[in-house]
Amino acid sequence: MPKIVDKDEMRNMLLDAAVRVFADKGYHAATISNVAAAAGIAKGTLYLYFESKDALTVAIAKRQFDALEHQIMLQENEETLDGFLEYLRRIMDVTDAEATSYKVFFEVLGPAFVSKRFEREAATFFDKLGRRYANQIKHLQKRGEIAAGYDADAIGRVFASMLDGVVLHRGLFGVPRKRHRRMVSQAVTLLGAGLRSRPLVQGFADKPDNKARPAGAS
Amino acid sequence: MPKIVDKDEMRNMLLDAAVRVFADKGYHAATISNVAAAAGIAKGTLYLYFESKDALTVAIAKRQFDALEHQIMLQENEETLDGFLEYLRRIMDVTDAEATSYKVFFEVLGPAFVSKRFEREAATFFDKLGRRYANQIKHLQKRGEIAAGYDADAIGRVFASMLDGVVLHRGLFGVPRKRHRRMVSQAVTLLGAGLRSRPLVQGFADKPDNKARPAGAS
DNA sequence: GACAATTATGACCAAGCGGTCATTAAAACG
DNA sequence: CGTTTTAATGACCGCTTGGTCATAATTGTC
Repeated sequence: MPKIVDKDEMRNMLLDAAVRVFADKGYHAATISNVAAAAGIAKGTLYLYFESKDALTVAIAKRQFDALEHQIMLQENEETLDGFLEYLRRIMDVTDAEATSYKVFFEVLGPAFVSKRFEREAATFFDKLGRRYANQIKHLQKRGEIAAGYDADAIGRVFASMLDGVVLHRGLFGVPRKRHRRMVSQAVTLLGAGLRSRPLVQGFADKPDNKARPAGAS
Repeated sequence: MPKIVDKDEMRNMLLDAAVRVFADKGYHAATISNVAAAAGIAKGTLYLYFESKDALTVAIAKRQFDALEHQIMLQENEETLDGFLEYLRRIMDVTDAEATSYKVFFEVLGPAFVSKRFEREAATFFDKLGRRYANQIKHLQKRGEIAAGYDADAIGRVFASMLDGVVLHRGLFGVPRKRHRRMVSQAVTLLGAGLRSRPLVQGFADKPDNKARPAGAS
């Protein structure tokens, strides 16, 4: 008898609209009314799907994280260094649209970092990401494609941070795509050359029987 | 005859107060009145020194970036790759206190990125930083310490982004110093190995007159 | 102390916000 | 159809905020 609406679909549509508005006006300046208007509905309707602006924000962050996790984490290990490098290139070579979305994410997440819960979530994500890279690197070390001397766990985390830096800067500072591509190309070359070579020992003894403990969370 | 105030000093004092308040309550939640109260003056007085909240924010950013600029930019080029690597290590190996300060900076000013003026300020800083690295790299290329095939300008920017990523993550996610040090050590090794080696051509034509010496690598 | 120029004040305001709710519209069913 | 349940609406409210300004306080100089 009743009118029926696909709530999940609606919520997603609203999140899309919200991201658009946030990107356009900035999180601060964007109002609930703006979001509703962008979605083509009335303000009151929006409140049927999200109880507050904060809930809307959290939902955006959560969706973004989940998407990233899906996109990045659930991927097979590459079998060659070149394959891995190509993968890195894809990760770093974000489109303009993606860059915008990262910027919004940053802006939205900034204040959210005040909450320990958010900090944890983000930290966990990057921790997982770092471990995933570590895993990939170990795999290639076994295959002899990457110098065995590297501490894969540490390098994995380093990759996670570094790639994030590159992607974030592209989004935050609106680096033109063309210039960015050159940067990515050079970065990939640099990292590839570094991984291939036998690293010089640097004060830290790289024990061959590296037990690869992720060192756990606090 | 008149009452006289050192305006610069006053402005600095107000910026200090603002940073404290922003860090405490978050940028969004912090009001001009809060800042004034924290500084022990009336709201109206604050407006004698900063025309708006936005101006206050930009001033904070500018002061911070200027300080960083002084610290980082006005440094002589290193004459050897090892010297440069040691420099990179110092940059990345931030203390706990510095890490906290970075975190606050992120938390507080993330949302401030809506302000185009702020964005410009930040972008300009990292642009300068990228150029500084590019300069350093060119220098070492001339001396044959870094493979000539690299596009120094692009690599310089890449370094700026990557190092920022590493430092930011340390601050944001509270990476323990010990683990961070291992990461830095590995990162330096990786980057060093990458810079030293002759990069493999990647679709970009490298000029054949590659003067790079292996410089110690096998 | 009297003056003049500068600096400080905080009550005040308009604007705009997030959020509510009584009312209306829509649509699935018999 | 008419009925019934859900969905949609937007005027409205209370409250906070950034920002103003007429007034008061301060202080160097004579």
